Amino acid sequence: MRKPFPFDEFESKWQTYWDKNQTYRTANPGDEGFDATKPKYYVLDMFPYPSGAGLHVGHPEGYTATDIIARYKRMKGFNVLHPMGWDAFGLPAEQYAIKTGQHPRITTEANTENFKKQLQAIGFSYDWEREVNTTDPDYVKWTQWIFLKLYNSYYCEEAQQARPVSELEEKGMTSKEIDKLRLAFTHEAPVNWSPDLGTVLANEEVDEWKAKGHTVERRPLRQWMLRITKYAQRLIDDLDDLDWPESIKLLQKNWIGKSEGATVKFEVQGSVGASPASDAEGSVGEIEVFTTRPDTLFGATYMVIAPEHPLVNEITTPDNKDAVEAYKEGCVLKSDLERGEMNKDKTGEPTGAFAINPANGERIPIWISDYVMMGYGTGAIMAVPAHDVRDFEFAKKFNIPIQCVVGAPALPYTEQGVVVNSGFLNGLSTAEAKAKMIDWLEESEKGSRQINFKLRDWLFSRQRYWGEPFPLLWDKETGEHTCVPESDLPVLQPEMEDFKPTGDPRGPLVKAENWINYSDQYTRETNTMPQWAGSCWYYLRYCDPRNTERFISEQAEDYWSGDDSAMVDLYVGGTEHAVLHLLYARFWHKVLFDLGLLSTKEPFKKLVNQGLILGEDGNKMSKSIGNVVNPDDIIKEYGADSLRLYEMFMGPLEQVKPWQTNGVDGVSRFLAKVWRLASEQNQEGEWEVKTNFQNEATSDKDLLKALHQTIKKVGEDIENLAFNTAISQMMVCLKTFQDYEKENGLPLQEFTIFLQLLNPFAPHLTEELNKLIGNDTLLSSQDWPAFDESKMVESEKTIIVQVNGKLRARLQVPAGMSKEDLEEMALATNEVKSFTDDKTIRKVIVIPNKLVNIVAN
RNA sequence: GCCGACGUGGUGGAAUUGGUAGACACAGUUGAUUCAAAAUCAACCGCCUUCGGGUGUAUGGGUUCGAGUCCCAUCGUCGGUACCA
Repeated sequence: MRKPFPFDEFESKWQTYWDKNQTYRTANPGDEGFDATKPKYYVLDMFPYPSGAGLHVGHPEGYTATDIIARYKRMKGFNVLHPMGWDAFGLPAEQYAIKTGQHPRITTEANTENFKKQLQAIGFSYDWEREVNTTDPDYVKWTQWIFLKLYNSYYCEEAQQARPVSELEEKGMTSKEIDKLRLAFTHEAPVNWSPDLGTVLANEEVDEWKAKGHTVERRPLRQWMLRITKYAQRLIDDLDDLDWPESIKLLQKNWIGKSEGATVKFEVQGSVGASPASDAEGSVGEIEVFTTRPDTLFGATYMVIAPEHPLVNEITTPDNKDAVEAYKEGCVLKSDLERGEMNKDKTGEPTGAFAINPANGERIPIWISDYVMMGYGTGAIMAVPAHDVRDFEFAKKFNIPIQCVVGAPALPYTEQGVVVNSGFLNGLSTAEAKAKMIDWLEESEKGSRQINFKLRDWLFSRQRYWGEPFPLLWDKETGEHTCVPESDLPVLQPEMEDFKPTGDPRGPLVKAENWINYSDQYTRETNTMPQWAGSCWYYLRYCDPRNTERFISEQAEDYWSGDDSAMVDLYVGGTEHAVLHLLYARFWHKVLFDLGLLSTKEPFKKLVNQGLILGEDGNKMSKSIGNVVNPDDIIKEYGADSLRLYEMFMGPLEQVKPWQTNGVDGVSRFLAKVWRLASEQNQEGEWEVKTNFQNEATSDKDLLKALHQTIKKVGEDIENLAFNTAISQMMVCLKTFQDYEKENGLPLQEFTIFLQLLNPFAPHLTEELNKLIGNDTLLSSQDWPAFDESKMVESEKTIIVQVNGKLRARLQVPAGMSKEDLEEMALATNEVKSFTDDKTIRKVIVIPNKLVNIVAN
């Protein structure tokens, strides 16, 4: 098939040229060619996991956007950091290894190479010298080094920041005490264990793997955790300064889930152990609950504790014991998902024990039910059925009294209101009553103000082969853990041939006996880190990727941080990372900031989420539906520039939109027209440079107006990431060039400017044309053109004439005509006369240079 | 359920602070060129119409000289979340 323009000849040529000449090399402070007077700009893509499937057309969407920004910012005089790398640890390579025996490193290398080749074929201006790969030993070394920073730090409550645990040693704390405070700590708790994956999963990952058909069950295991909860408040507060979509900020806030309220202590009445509750007198202990509605305490008519609550056995009376035990067992079998689905029908059992409502002294029953979770708050609640939907359902089902304490039209009523039936709170508003009740609780030592977060500590260990091993050791004698010396880093996985899960919750590394046995005294930790570890700090490594002494040099850190409170100026990627990756990376960044290793408190200043690209059928692209579009095919047929242009022309970057391959025809035609302005085919079908060039600057007002409007619009649109409208403006401008060229030949100076504007979008074609028309400097090394407002001034304006808001006529008038003249002219038109002659003119609104609206009736 | 985003031609989408709705494209129709086709070029292209105009941005109200844009209600689509007390 004949190409509309010979992209197949020049695209790979330019890619080779850029590569050989390191055209897009970014200089660090101290490097040759570093210019300290240039401001820095750091524009980052979310690096991909190099899967075996290769790229689909969704990948280049964000990448093209950032590439345009990077190229534009270079032209605007910035020293631009625009890197790419590979998030290459991950389960698919390991599972492939289990199936085929091929080492994950081999699979990963092949996939990475393929991804890189595909990306390079699109002509992105990455500085490939800065490429990082999370599986490289040099990279693993620093991931582990940062982990050790977490391990060797604790959260100082007074300073509200991380500090080295050495401070605690100096204070004389024992190692056991210190271990309880470390930011990386072990914890034995029910976790999500997947027998067929042979690993533990984070809560957030469970659904994803279940959807892929794997089983996940609850099982108590000792795991490594990271103390992200200490940062909950800062992770919320520091969102304020970030230039992120409000919806993403909200997503993170909801995930962290801050609730303000109070804890309340309820005295438990009855017996501990054997004797029935009715026999006992007085208090036998207390149960603490968390509530966001202390104002409704007078309405608490029963209590519920989670089935896993440690006090369940103690307080249950003999009469109820069998039923409670049976209920508890049922809960263990139910997965979280099933528990969630049951929420239409509440279940539970009375324990037979009673508690005393501290507000009114009433004796209320204590129930167990799985609608109360052990993992949140205290694992126990005061139930106020009148003002909580769940408590209401439960009380209805089990015929528990419902006491209304907020003036309400109907129950359950969960809104704010005026307090009733509540003793000293009566007549107060909800907010006032909350405050007064908390004061009362604190004075009478029956509770206190309390803030709770939904966020849990981060389950950080995995039982996998293909991940960073923890650089930790266990003392065979004492059973205590310690870290390997820094000189041991990186701690790499042992070479293994059998990757199958063993069923041993310590993971596949237990099979490498020599490796585990570190010394006579120590044995190695066999857990590995989750895939998030590498992606938590890769943006830091790009700043100084080959440093063997430090994870990032102070000088590079200082330079690429700039003067801002966040390091990366623009971060573009998919919404699927709105919560996890972005929260984890922020957490690590803050720890490193606290320890004085970074000068910014946040990693990503501006965040943009590109919208998903759907298949042509409007469904999400997937192999099973068979609607995946491969960019290689598009490049082959239309060229890389057309692919880039179409990716951006489809619509707003942040919007979800379907791919339409024949839409590529439109942008391809546009590029072909640009090409044919300077080039034509001879009899043999070969392309030849035209000869009708106009060397001197043109004075054609229409052409100059179109050009300068385009300079302005394209620049503004790139700044706003509105690439689709920038392209349409260039399409409009091209038409002016075409008309002018027919009459006068191609105006080289103005055409060069046009190529300059198009260059960030279509770098191959524009560089080739620039060379063809005789320019010998690269467009990519030129300054972004400036526009001249005076060239854009319109001498004539089209004035809209409306009668009662409806368009009736247009007037061509000189710009700047006075209101009075416009009104007079408008009233004089035949159209206005015919629509007003049977009416009275009430009012005339005149907006100079725009419109006249005549109000008549 | 709750939270959030969004509803504009056959399709993707344009439309500064409220001021010509449908830019720019795709698809379609007609014509030119061609032996023919592709490619290219030109014209048309929301709906209705008695060709004056009427109507139209999910639906129904409202504010305004004027609403796709602002306000209220309803419906729908998508995303997040799921007993978080």
